[in-house]
Amino acid sequence: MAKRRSRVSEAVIRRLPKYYRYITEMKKNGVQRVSSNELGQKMGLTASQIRQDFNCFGGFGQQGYGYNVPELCGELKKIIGLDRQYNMVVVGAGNLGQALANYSGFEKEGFFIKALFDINPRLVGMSIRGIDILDIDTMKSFMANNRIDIGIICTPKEKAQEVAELLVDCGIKNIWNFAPIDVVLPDDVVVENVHLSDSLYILCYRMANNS
Amino acid sequence: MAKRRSRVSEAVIRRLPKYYRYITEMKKNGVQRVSSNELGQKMGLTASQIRQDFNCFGGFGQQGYGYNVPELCGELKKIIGLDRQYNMVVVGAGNLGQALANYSGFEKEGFFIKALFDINPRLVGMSIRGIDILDIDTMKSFMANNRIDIGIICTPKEKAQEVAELLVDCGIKNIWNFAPIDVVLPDDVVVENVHLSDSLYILCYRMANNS
DNA sequence: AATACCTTGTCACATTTATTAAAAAAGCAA
DNA sequence: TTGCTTTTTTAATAAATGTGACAAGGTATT
Repeated sequence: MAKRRSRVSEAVIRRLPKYYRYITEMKKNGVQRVSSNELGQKMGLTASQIRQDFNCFGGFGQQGYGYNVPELCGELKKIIGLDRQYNMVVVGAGNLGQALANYSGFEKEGFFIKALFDINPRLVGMSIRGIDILDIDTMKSFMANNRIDIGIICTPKEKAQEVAELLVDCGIKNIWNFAPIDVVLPDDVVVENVHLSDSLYILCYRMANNS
Repeated sequence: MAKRRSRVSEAVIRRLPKYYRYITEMKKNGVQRVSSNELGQKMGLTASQIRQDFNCFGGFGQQGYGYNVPELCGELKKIIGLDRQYNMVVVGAGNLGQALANYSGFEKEGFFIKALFDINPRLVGMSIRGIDILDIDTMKSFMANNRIDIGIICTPKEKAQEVAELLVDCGIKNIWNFAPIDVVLPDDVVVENVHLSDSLYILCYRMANNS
């Protein structure tokens, strides 16, 4: 049970959410136990990869039995960091920013959007599902009075770098970036990108080279 | 110049959109030439990796000179498949589906949303930026009369598999899936996933393990 | 035209990631 | 309890991916 995540590879980290999705689903369906073999079949991975992955975090399986689904689910939750609440702000209250604010699904997972910020006076003052759209100039004072964990960038790409720096300036260390550029920030800031167009391009490539 | 993409690795494919982003930007700024070294510095990759990647597609650089930016841009465009137009439909006209329809940026790249489909009678009949929201029951006849290349799934996860099968049934071979599950489809169907929650979970993991 | 300087393409090597195989521990049934 | 099966662990091997080095062939300058 001792966690020895001395060095967890990138590849494993990218698979963690997928494990969590499948195990959560199984738990919801009342499944009590699962073997690496069975899980591998469902997920399209080899059993050995699954065992090796879980072992990075200290092996919570039992020989001759497999993995206890509720227990595994809890472990994954802790490993990923879903055993707490996160407060977030969205910068850029355009289509995407509004869609994120309108989506209530994240709240069930412990993610709360506390405010949206925009520069457009037509948007400032409005609210979405009770979440206020504030003037971006008020960000610093807002941040001083609210413990915010994550800044979400939903601006056009021209503004993204500037906004990212502003967020960091306000003390934000974790950024979820939807703008189609790679923002450059200090090393201690964690940036996770969602590059929609990149994803669409990859689809195109495969479309053309799908032999 | 001869293309010998006998075997292009996954890793290279995932980097293609990023190359395209950076080279397009440089072209827009009037840059004429770039060396692998210079590009590597900008992109945070080694020069050697860039040369090797481009070589997968037949090496369009010139010794002593580097890469011609406009030419490279054109080549990347062709490689990814952005030298043509794509017609798309969105299934699920909720927050995300509407946001995609409202976003005009994709059109500049040759991606056109031709219709949205939903099951909700309150939404059916409405239109977004001139794009109609149609009843999902009319999909089959719509598809028969319109050449659609890509189906975009923006439904809740419960409906995603069903909708994916419907799309395939209508002849769609390429799916951009925003629902947080892995849809299971025939091998000849290309599926590209955008799992927002996965991305957020990865951010959380790094947040907790950012030493 | 000759020389010095760059920069690609390519290959060998290093690192990372995944798979196979063997060993140990626990369950299960008689 | 005993023996057999299941299944994880751990180690060893293989495959994929990334890096470093260098020769060949251009460019730029004088």
